[in-house]
Amino acid sequence: MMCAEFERGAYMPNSSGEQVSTYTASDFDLPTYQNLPVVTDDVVFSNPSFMSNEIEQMNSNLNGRLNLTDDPNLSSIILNDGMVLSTNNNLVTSSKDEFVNIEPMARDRCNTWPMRRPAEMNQTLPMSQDKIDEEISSSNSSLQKDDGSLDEYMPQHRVRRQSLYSQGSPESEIDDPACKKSNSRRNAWGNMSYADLITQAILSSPEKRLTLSQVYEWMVQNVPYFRDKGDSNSSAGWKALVPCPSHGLSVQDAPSSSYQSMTSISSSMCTGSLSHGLPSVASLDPWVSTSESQLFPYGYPHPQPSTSGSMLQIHDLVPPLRKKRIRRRNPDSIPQKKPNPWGEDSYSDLIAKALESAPGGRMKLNEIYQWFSDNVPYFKERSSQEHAAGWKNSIRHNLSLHSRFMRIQNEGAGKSSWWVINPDAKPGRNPRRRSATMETTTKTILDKKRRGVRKRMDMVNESSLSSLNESAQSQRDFLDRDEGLGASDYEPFRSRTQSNVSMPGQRMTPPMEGFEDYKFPPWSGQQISQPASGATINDLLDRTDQIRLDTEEFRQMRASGQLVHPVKTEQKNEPPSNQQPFYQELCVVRGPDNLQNPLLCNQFSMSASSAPKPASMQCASNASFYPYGVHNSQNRLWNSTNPVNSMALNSNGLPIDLENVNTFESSNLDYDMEAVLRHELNSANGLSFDL
DNA sequence: ACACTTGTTTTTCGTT
DNA sequence: AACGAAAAACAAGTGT
Repeated sequence: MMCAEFERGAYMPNSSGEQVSTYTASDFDLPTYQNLPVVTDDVVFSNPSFMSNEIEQMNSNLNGRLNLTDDPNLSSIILNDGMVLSTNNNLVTSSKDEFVNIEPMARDRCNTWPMRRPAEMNQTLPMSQDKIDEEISSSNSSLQKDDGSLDEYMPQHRVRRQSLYSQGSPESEIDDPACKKSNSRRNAWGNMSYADLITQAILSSPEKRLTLSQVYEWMVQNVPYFRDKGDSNSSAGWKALVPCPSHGLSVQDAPSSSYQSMTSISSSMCTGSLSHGLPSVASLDPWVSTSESQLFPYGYPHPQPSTSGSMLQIHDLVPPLRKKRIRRRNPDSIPQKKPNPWGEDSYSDLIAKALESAPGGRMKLNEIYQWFSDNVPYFKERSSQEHAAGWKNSIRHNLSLHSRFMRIQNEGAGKSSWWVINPDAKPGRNPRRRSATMETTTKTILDKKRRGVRKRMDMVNESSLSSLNESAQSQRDFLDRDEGLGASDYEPFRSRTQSNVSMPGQRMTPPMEGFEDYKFPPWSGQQISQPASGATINDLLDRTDQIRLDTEEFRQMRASGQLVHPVKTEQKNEPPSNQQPFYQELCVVRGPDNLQNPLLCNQFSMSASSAPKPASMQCASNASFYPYGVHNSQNRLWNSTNPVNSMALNSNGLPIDLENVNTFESSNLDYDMEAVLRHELNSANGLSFDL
């Protein structure tokens, strides 16, 4: 019988047929392996390689008596209940039929939940009490017929199972009720439904009632599958499923647990301490009516003998009022929430703190990693290569995602970039560089911008541009046509190739020659009037969130047929050559006499450098003005010796980044506006014509 | 060639 | 809707 403390086990005979050894459960270092079979059973779904690690660790706890590495023929461990722990194929199975064909399931891309709910779940949930009983009965019978035969559970069954999920003819098997019933489990933790588990949780409490948080904790403590999913994120999925009637947990679905019980739980605010008042495993009431092996065939805690418990009856539970959940917050109380396992700070908050603490306010990626490990215990405990991959990935993700952070190219060969806090970032939240999902957000953004642009266009045309009505109408026509275009026509998100940091085949931004020792001022808390750091032109250029069309300029431009200053300019005078540029000064290199999109700048410099340069256009960039990399000889960008290249202007004075690159000759307002629109749709933030 | 690091982007799910 | 976490795909560069 499988239970928390499996009494005895035996090593599987090796290939020579000799019995290697025997052991007792006391050899295991409890409680880590108290529920080993179940734990590893879970692992089968999520990470097959973990099985070997578990066993290796277990072996370590056995003082090396289980020498897996030196005995490749040692294929399995048999527990006395028939559970088989296979070490050579990472398969964990048991004598029970339902274990036979468990197979690691392929996960869809970005599927963060470890296993897709089996298709049959939709049919089995809601599950009636009859079905629960049937399941329990079936489970029990399968247990009883355990004969300990190993061959039955070894790889040949896996092959058979594979056909179920692979290219074979799954329909025949899937449609076979017998096949389903005998060969699969409903859930990763077993055949018990959420309703069943909740029922047992409630029954386990002395008062036959639990708060939702107590149910959560019970699940974590008593169902090994959830044991490592108790943190806020890992538990999000199953916690959402637990109390929700819409997931098939309803009165008629699971009378023993009952919708009432669950809504009762749901109505209880999760404000209490998780551990407060929760019955411990040791104090759990027994499962009346069924044995623990029936309810927890995979190693659930062994309940103590019943003394006073009785099966919870549906009528024992008082149906709660279904009212809207109200979050009450005591303004005087200090928030105790800990949204993440490491504390209240988000990744971006921690990154910001790291950067703020760094000398010069800059850090390389690996330094940020190190800061996390050094300063946050949670990450320190997970600083091994194996365990750090996830949060390091998240750090990189956050650095790239948030406009709060800014990357400055480190020009040393092979050196990673400097990361600094974007001085443009406002206190508090800042917009993401990109939206969450293309599908869900793109259309909304496009629609908003189009509406706004159209409105502004109408205003322009009605107020002062009567001579350009025809062109404006063209713009409206363009916009109307645009309605039918897909997102790809505008690419409001930075494509990889348009990124300012990762251009294919060229990760180099302008070098910082001569400025390696420049002292980066701390960014935190500074206003944008602070002196610029070593931000490179490309970094600065990409801040397209300041675009604003000056009304008078814009009108003049339009009146003259040239959209000379479509970008916000603050008409700064060129600073003294020996003065550190101010950040805003660097920002305005995107103005009419500079580029906004470094990629396009690059394009221009390489493919359109022959474009005539208006004599009136003065290059604001020179080595003294942009000491942090404006003189990129490699890319020939911002080369002070070649002002033509530094002029991101088409023949009509239109900034190239606002122009479709192949329309240099055009001075048509239609093109101008189209370019503006396109640019805006490519920019991260909203369009502001300020008309 | 391969492993690893760095960086970008997308997706999913849960929370606010 | 925006945000955050987690996971993942992918690309490019570097080191061995």
